[in-house]
Amino acid sequence: MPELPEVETVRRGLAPLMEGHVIATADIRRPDLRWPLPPDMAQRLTGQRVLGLRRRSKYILADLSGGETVLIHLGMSGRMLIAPGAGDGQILGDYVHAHAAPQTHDHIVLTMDTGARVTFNDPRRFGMWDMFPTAGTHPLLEGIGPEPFGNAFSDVWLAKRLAGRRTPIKAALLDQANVAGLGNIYVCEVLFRAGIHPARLAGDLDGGQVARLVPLIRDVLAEAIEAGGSSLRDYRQADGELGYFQHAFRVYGREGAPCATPGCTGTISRIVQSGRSSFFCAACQR
DNA sequence: CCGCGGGCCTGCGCGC
DNA sequence: TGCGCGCAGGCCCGCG
Repeated sequence: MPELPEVETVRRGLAPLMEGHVIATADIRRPDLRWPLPPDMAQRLTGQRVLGLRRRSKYILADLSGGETVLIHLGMSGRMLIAPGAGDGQILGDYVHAHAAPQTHDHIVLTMDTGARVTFNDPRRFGMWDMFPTAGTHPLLEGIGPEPFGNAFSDVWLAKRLAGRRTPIKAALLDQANVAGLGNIYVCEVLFRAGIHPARLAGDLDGGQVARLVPLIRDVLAEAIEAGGSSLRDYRQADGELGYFQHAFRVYGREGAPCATPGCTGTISRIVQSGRSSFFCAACQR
């Protein structure tokens, strides 16, 4: 799924259709995704005004007028398909679909009072939807580390989190407790820019390397958000166009390609760490 | 406590 | 053409 930039892109795409509008109907088309859905979710959604859409890590949070918040995770293959309603005019976001009968893997369909329709489609069903009191918290959100663009994410924080860790830096940056929102693609891209081999042990990085990671993480994520989120085959914009940032990947999915570093004659390698592919240049990542 | 591997699902592209 | 295999952007959980 989607990593932080893609989730943020979806949030921005949903906001004009949902914020300030009432959920007229909620069609829950199966009892579970990765986890069971609240059995009374349809009733709890129906008639609620969406006060705002937030993002925390890779979760979208929809605050409802009745005091509950909807927690949404897109998993690996989740998509939000959008059909605009009356008065929505030109929709800013992507993923605009015409109204149509539910398709295979359309699991949740929200119809707004404007007639706009938001359909959650997730073939692999690793996605999650749940509800919790807005004033409270949710177990899935506890333990998530600082947002990468927030002040709490700093070289001091990261150094403290990585100190003494005998796990590869690749795994440490994928750990949402250390920094929220990075996934396999963007960790590969960050480590490439940092010149750090993905198998290096997190606790072995020196202070300068850790400090440089912080702005590089922000750069990579900001560039991807700017590009509208990358979209791979599970994450296609509705008109079939692919996102831009994927064309800016320097290592991810580029095994065998020449390294993009000026003057470097290396080629991109792929290794498997904890069952996940890591792409890197062995010549300039140490 | 920490690190690793399995499991959850479906779909797609590849090699035979 | 058909089939089996490996692979896919995430995350929780149990094991050692």
